Amino acid sequence: MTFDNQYVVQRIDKANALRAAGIDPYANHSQRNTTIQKFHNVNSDLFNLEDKRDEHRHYTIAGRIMLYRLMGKASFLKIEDESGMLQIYVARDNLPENFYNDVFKKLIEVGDIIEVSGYPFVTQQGELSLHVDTLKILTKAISPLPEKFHGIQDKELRYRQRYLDLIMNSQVRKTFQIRSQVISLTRRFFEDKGFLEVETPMMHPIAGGANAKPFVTHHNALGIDRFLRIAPELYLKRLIVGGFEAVFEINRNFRNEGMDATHNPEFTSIEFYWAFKTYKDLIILTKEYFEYLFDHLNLPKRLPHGDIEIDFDCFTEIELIESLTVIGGVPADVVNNKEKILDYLRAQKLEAKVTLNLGQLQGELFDEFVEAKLINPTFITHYPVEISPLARRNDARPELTDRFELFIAGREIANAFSELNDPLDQLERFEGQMAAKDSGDDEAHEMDEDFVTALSYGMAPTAGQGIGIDRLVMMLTNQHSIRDVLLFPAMKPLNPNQQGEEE
RNA sequence: GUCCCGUUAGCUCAGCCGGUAGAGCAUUUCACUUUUAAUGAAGGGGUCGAUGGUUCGAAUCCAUCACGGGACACCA
Repeated sequence: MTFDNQYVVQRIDKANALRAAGIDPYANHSQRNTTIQKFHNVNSDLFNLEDKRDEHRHYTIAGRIMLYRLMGKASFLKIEDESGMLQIYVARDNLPENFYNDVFKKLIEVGDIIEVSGYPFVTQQGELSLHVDTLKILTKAISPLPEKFHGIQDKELRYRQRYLDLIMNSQVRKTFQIRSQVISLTRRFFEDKGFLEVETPMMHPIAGGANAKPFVTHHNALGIDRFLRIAPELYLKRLIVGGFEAVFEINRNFRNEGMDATHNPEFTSIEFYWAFKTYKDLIILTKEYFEYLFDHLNLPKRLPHGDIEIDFDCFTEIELIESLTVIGGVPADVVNNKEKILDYLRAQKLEAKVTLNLGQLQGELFDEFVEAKLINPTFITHYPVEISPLARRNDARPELTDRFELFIAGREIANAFSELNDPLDQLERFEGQMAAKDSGDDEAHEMDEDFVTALSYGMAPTAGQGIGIDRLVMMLTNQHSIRDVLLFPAMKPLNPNQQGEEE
């Protein structure tokens, strides 16, 4: 790469001029002794003083110059550190001889990271500021920042150069702070419940635990392909077989599918498995989990999400088949009859594959008529067995499973069920998936014989759940694209020559 | 994968009935010691996403491609 842009060249010249003046433009340490937020907190009493200043207090603060107002022999600058923004007042006569004119005015500019020392005072306009007596450059920025007022708007630039987005937009930093808190709180919530955090393989010989296309990678020494995991489910259940009674894993899954506002090739989920429990216990646990999150995040229970509002005090529960009529408005005599569902879908001018079985068609009806209407948190329970290859059958109604999914703002947030632990039933369902795969469904589950073997040693009755962390953070931060809750969302390469074109 | 929209200076954006590129901020020079997107004056800065076509002439019209955004499809 080259740094030949006119502004960059100018700034490199300034860095060299600093060196020529005996100043290292990349200092190797800082004497900072407080943060900007602490400065504001500690000195807020100055507003009540007679002369609104205290020359006996002295602070050293570091930050990036975000704004520069030069007025001859004095200047006001805004510098920003992680904790906040501070105005500093720099006047010629408070600095060493010639420093203001020769170094400060000529060689230091917006984007540079500086360290300043001085005493606190309140300006005539009523802003708590730092009266600077010492100024030192810590880091010279040789690329100019985006425009001070509009910042950086171009979404492509924001995602590709997230650091610029973070520098220019404190709200973006806030979103990712919340994301970090969510993950931290999630971990603490499950640990407090006695769950053990585990790490299972990311590279799988068989990509199992979900219906999805995997990424393929290659192990050179063994000469074999591996799949980046699409779900940790089958490994976590092996651990339940092994005797751990409550385990969770927070980590990435990888799915080789399309990208859009709710799908990134790698995404973060928590999956947890709890022995001697059922999906009903998980509904209770999930409600507790949300209570816990809202308490500790200090968020109101009613959150805006675009044009709508989500009420997190209003969790409801309804069976899938019932939701088709009650919420979806599908006639009651249609929902349990394959032919009538096909007719109904056709009547709505929707494509209906004749090859689908009843359970799959009910899933279609749900996706079409119910899902988008589930704004407040809703547990949809008792999924048909045909679309739940890993869930335990309901004792009374074996065509259904002891399963739920949680929907918020029309989106799936969590998927949970009482786990299937009958090894022979599991084997049959894998075989069913194999048949589906043979007949063209390339996202049907792979047979995992080792997993069936594990089950054959006996897995305690267990309930398991997965929660999509990215989508959860979207709900909590009022973001509508998964890219806005991922620090570095997947992007196509800018220069197609960088990535080999096989064709 | 389909459709729609976008891509112009470092950034934010105008310009688009075809006549060879503009503003604000930033930058450079000058003035200015309490400003709040500071202000005033002067200057520099562009392969108008890429390639091809139409035309005397293309940022502007057409085609293809790339990247991004949105919708749909697919997908839990």
